Amino acid sequence: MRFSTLFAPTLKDDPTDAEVVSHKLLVRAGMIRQIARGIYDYLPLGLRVLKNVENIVREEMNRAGAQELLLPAVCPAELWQESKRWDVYGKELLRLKDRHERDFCIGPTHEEVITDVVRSAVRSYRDLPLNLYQVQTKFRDEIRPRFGLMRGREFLMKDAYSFHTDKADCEREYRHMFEAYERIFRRCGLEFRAVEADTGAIGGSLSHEFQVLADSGEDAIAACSACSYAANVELAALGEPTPDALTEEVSVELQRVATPSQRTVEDVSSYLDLPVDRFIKTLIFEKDDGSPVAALVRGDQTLSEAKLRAALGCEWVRLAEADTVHEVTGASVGFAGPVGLDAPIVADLSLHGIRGAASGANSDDEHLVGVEHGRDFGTGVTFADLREAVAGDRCPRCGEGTYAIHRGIEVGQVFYLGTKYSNALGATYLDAEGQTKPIEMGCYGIGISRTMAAAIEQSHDDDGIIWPQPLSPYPVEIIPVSLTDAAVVETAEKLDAALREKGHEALVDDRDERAGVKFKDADLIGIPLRVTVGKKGLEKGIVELKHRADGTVEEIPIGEAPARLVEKIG
RNA sequence: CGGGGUGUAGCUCAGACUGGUAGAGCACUGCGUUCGGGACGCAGGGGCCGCAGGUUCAAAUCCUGUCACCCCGACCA
Repeated sequence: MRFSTLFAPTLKDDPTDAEVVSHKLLVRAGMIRQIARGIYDYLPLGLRVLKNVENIVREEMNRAGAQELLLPAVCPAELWQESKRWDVYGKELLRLKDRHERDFCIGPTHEEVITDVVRSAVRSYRDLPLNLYQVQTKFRDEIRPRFGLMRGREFLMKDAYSFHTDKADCEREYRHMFEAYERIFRRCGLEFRAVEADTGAIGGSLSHEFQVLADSGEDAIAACSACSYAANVELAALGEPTPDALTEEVSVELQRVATPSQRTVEDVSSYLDLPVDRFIKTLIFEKDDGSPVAALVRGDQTLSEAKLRAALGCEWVRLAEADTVHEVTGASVGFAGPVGLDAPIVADLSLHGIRGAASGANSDDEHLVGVEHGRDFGTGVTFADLREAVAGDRCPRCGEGTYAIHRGIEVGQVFYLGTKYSNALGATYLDAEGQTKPIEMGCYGIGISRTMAAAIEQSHDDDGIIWPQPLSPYPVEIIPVSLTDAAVVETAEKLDAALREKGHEALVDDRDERAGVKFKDADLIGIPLRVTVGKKGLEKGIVELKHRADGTVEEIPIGEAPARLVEKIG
């Protein structure tokens, strides 16, 4: 490809509407343009990267025995009404009407549509198992799209769905897909962790997320230093707390103290001059059945809603509104506490046996100090693992390592769905005994466009993108330093032709620009291998090979260049 | 949806408080010089100042409304 004809409008300045580095660099490198919030144009260079990710995913899915199909982006409402998600999904689902006023939506995910195809075609256990996937543009009308391609509204996704006669076979396929995903992200040249995950709104009971490690990631992952266990901090298991100063604290008298307008743990902590870990944080939640529940964690801990849901065994919980809080506690938000509270209480394990603690007094502008579990509260309290994991927590799986916290970008997720959708939509098969049974399902997603952005978040420097070789829009960039030197131009062209003959298309910067401009654009665009052809080198019979990642330069005899490059491209 | 911010040339931004009819740098076009890390000179082209109302002799500037985009929050593969 000749740069002189390439449509790659590079920019010197960061666009004002971009915040994260992948968004800035993709726009500056002329790979994408924003056309509306969360919606982007893919320009030629960007599309090549996207296709590289897509092709790796496709090859590995096919290798794993899945079959590609393509479902419609615009889906009839009926299927969504059947699964109840027409009502449950909310505003994130983009709805539209056709000319006959019939309801449709733009598919944000395709469980309903694929289940419809399968229920209409699969009759017998002999037709199973099946694994069907597609690569398709999805639309989710996010409340707040941000971070460029990392959380767009329109995005490219690979979604696969598998269908089985029983749970055991579905779990087999789940593991099979898990391994395929490991191959995919390894082939993309990404540093990632597969972590245990919450199953969220899609439902099901077993799930792993594939997280690309990057400091800018939205998710926090706890990974054990000794074993292979890793999980989202919201879910990372925590064992019984070791006895510490808080439970060995001597018993003191319960006292009511005035704390005017001191609502947050930090406020009260500094007002009373007590460390935050001596506080019992009391959060009032509303459950899916509408009833209130109080959740307790220590002042220095963060409550995990996912763990709370699991402890309560309910579909969802949400923080109660101010008037509900007032009804339950008799006080404004900020003064709740477990003592004398007339509501079910779930407390984190670390609060078991706590003494000399502080909490809200269920009365405006008042807190309690000297609070003691067992003496002052405890009846009707259940204890559970409720808090998010933090660095240094002991891993209960192996009992040896401790957690380190990494930031991650979720690029893929695998779910065991069970019969949630097959039951809702009546997808059944006849078993060998002629009995009608619901089909067991799994689903497996990869954010293709998000993976492209995650690669940049993980791999860039002040000068621009550093693509992993497998994702790079071109494997090599060739820069003839001067266009007026016939030998330089000819050498560059011959090298380009030699590479083409070996099946690799290089990007040749044949623009009539000064060398500095070409070097700057090359760094920005981030092709991992750069060959500089210049007069000085030719006099020595060499071209220079510069590695984008570490800046190292090798001098290569002209004749050896094609072979050496092919070797490095791999 | 709540809070905050920004809309002026392709890009990054001045100008607004104090109303008088549009600017800079980069990019672009032409000529010349230059040519291995974003060159220089000269000469050019390009904007209904987001949109719609209003005030005024006069509005980018003041007022009202509206739309778009960005950030924080709630929410979320």
